[in-house]
Amino acid sequence: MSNRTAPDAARRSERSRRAIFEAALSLVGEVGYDKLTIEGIAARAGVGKQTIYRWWSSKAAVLLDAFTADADVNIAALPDTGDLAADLKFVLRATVDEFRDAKWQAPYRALAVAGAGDPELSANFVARLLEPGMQVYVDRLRAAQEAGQVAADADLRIAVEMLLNPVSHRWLMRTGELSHAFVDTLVDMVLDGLRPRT
Amino acid sequence: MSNRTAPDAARRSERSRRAIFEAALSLVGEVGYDKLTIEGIAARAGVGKQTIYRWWSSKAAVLLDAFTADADVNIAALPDTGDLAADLKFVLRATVDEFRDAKWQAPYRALAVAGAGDPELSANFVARLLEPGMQVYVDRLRAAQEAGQVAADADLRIAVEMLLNPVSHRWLMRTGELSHAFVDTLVDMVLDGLRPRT
Amino acid sequence: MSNRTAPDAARRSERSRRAIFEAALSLVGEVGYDKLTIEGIAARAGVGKQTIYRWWSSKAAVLLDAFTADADVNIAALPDTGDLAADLKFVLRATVDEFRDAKWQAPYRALAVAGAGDPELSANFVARLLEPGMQVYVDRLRAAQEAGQVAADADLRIAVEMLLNPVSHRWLMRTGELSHAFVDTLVDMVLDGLRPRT
Amino acid sequence: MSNRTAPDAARRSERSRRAIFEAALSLVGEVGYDKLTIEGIAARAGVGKQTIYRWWSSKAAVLLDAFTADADVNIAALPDTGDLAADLKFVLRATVDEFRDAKWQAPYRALAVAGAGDPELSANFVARLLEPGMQVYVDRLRAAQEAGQVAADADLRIAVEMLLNPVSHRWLMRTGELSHAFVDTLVDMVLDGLRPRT
DNA sequence: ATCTAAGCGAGACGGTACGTCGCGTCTTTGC
DNA sequence: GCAAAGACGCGACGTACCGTCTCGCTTAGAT
Repeated sequence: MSNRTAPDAARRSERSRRAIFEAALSLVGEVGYDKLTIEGIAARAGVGKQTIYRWWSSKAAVLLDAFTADADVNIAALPDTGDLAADLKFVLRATVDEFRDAKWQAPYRALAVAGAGDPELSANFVARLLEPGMQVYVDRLRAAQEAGQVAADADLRIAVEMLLNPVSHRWLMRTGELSHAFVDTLVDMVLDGLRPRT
Repeated sequence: MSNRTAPDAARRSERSRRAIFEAALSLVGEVGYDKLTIEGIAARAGVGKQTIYRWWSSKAAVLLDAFTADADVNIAALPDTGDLAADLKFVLRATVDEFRDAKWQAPYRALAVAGAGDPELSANFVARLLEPGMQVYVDRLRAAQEAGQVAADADLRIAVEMLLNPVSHRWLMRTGELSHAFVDTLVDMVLDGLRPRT
Repeated sequence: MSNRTAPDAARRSERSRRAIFEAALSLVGEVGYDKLTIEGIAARAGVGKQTIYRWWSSKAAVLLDAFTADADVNIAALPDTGDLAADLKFVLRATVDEFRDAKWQAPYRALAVAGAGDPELSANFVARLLEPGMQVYVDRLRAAQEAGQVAADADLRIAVEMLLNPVSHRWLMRTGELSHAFVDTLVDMVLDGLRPRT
Repeated sequence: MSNRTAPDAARRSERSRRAIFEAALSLVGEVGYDKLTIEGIAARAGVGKQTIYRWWSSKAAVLLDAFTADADVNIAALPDTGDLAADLKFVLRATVDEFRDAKWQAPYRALAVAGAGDPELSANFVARLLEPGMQVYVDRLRAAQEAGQVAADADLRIAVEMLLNPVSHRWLMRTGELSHAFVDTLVDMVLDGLRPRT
């Protein structure tokens, strides 16, 4: 498709790749996404600009790789103590805390913003971060469903969206307070709707 | 506070203001938000750049005014036929159709993206567009609550977020299909959770 | 001809124009023509690159203007003491001294080199510097011709080239020593050929 | 002196050397000296960049070798029919024709330009091309001098410069028309000055 | 006949400069 | 006296080449 011959990944400098990730993450935290520049990343990483352009198509793509290089590991299954509400509240409270941590927030928000504006990027963002993050909730709900704690005919995907999207939306658009009390209430209301019909 | 004397709004050129709105809206549809520039707006509007800088602080602010100049009118109360589920589905289906209309989508998405990245802008965006949009849902739910169709102790604000955020999130981040069927199911699930306890 | 609208010369910054000339001349003396860059000139002049690109098409064009802004004045008529040989030797010795002055040499050589490689530039270089420089010699020879000191049918243009080109060629291509003795001999030999036929 | 071990000329690839010469000459004719690049030569020659850097220090050095590899052979003694003026005119007319041949002109002009700007290169350029070219003229004049056709005390080196430099200068700097008539007149004027004193 | 060290094609790398675009400020000119 | 026009200092863009540096690979000459 491209008229430019693809670079040879075998000869790629791992040292440079890592330096670029570190530079991108630290810079986005310091100056924000809008003022993040390829030149700035290259300068801090001690790397030529071309080395960035050779491997990524935009600063957003760099950031996504930088973020997932650290985060691939972070998506773990939800706890299952048998108490669904408690488990969900526990994890969502942790998520809220994360959303309030400046260091984590900057690159994640940057990716969300960039993804919202760029379909190609958002496809990657969704597939590599959002989908896996939702899937662990679906899995936990399915376990509860199989245990008879959740209505057998409930659409679990939509249930997860009812649970997570109010949280991420409040954070992203700043439409409301992000507190533990909020997620507690939210969990209760969503589970109310999922209760098995008697 | 500013060392620059405020411009005299009384002498403002209404003609230029309108031309700037039209230019901004048409350009954002043609080239997208990232490639929208103040210079481009000024050129298309046949206006000096300074005339834009005099009255707005950023391209996002222009767009927000341009958008709300048309849209102030659009936020109307929800229908109330007595059938809450039907009313919600009716309005949400219309919203989905709007989200899929390219002309409407471009500036709205641009504002959402810009707002996500810029706290000052998002305060305006939320206050002028998102909050009023949510309020009409809260009002409709309150009517239903007073009619005994909704649990008396339900947090209606959160209920509305459970209803709207999955829709806007799917649209903004492209995490899933936006269909009438989706909103129908969503309405049913949310109302399940709101049913008065027997 | 151009698809870019011409800049408005009336609004041009005289301050920037002068600063660019000074920066270009000092830099070419310090680093040489090959390492002279538009960026370097802009930086030293305290000027945006675009301000250079707006008014000149190449670093050579800048240098030509910079050089002639100073030099327009420098082309004066040759002395006429009545002794043609002495007058020519006097002026050519001064020229040799100039050729050996590093400060003068750098930009002039740069222009000669650039002109040799670029027809458009050389047309300007020849018209604004070389031609006027030759013309004063032609004028002095014509005065001598009218005084009967030079053959009436001699082609004075070619005579001047016989006089000047060996000097400039030795300088430009470094094909030989540039000394007062050399120009003295050269003047004598050329005048030998121009002596009126008895 | 160099900290880099000299390459082993015995193992040098003759095939690559030739390919580089052909690539350099054809490219300089197509794009000109300024846009001639080492990368371009390497690409067209099907050769690694390092193979060029190993054997030459600059694109000008490549070009000089490429040019002299073809031209070493070209410098032959001038004809001697006994008629000095006719012999000089014959050879100079041929030179003028050569100067007007685009294929020959491009690399030669490139070398002249590069040499004018770079003392090290010009030393080679002069020694390998210009000096031998002048020497054949000096030799022909000396023969005429010994035959009594030229003044016994004339400085033949300078005489040759009076003859050749106006031609090469008109060509290099484009200061005038290069015609057969011009060189004819030039030869006559120079020989006028060399006539033996009675 | 084998080994080994060089030249070689290839191209990634850290850099510098290119020429362009848009920013936000400032100045000039005309209505 | 505001507005159009646009020049200005500035900073970043994405590209082209620079000259250096590995990578296998082939290809002698020395063993």
